Amino acid sequence: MSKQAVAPAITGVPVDAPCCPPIAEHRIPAETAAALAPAFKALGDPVRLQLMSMIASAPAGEICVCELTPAFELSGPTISHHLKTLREAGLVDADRRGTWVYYRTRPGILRQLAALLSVEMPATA
Amino acid sequence: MSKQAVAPAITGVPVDAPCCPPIAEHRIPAETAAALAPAFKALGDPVRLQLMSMIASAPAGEICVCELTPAFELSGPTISHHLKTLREAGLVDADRRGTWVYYRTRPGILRQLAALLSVEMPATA
DNA sequence: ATGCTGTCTCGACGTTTCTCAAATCAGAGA
DNA sequence: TCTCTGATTTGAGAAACGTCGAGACAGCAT
Repeated sequence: MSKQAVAPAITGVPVDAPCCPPIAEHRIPAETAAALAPAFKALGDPVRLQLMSMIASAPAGEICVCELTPAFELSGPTISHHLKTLREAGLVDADRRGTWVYYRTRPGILRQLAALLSVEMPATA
Repeated sequence: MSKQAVAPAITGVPVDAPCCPPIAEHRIPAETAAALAPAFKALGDPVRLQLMSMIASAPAGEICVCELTPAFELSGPTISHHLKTLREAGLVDADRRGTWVYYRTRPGILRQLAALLSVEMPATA
């Protein structure tokens, strides 16, 4: 694995661009919603949210699957499936080194999601 | 509607607190993941993401269902169902005035979600 | 009261998701 | 080569989701 070119450009915006249209500024177009929704969906499971957190907070910037799996009361294949979901959503990237596979986050898309949510009421509320 | 006391305290943190633990700082505990995941899941559908954006960007800070429904090629009941999902996730609040029902966002939980995602790599990457 | 319009609830249908066990693939080492 | 371990893929079953039509409810107007 670690081969797939997931989410090449998730919005019209290049995936590693600093920012993107905030949710409370303009109404986001249908294509943007369609592009970003899968990322939110991927975060919409408690296990994956924890996996994401463990990956993002790993001291070395990456973490071995062999360290992720025993942290949950779930089978290996199930964890692998959740990791695949995160990969396909463009949230993480993986590569194998010898026997082990290491995961790391893709900061670009996380920035986009955060930016989308980070706006409070314009001036009204 | 507009009666339910949705998501009384979504984390341990009070729902309108300014912030919450960021995803890349410490590994988030299982309860936090379980509490926040439904909100991400609610945003994980293109229709709901657009609805959210329309509500958040409404000039008056709120918007009528009668304005939301015709913006999609979906039946009224379907839009209503999505709005209920957003309500139950604690993302929006609704109240009826006369014949019409108005929706507005709950900025507190949006802030929590944004804060959770807003951290980049600590220093490593 | 009767009717009309806007919104929500209910029941149903097909699709997707989550989970596991079994099988498979990838690499290291004897 | 053969085997062992770590990780992924495949296949299957139960549960949840997105969508709709039909019906019910709330409030305004006649």
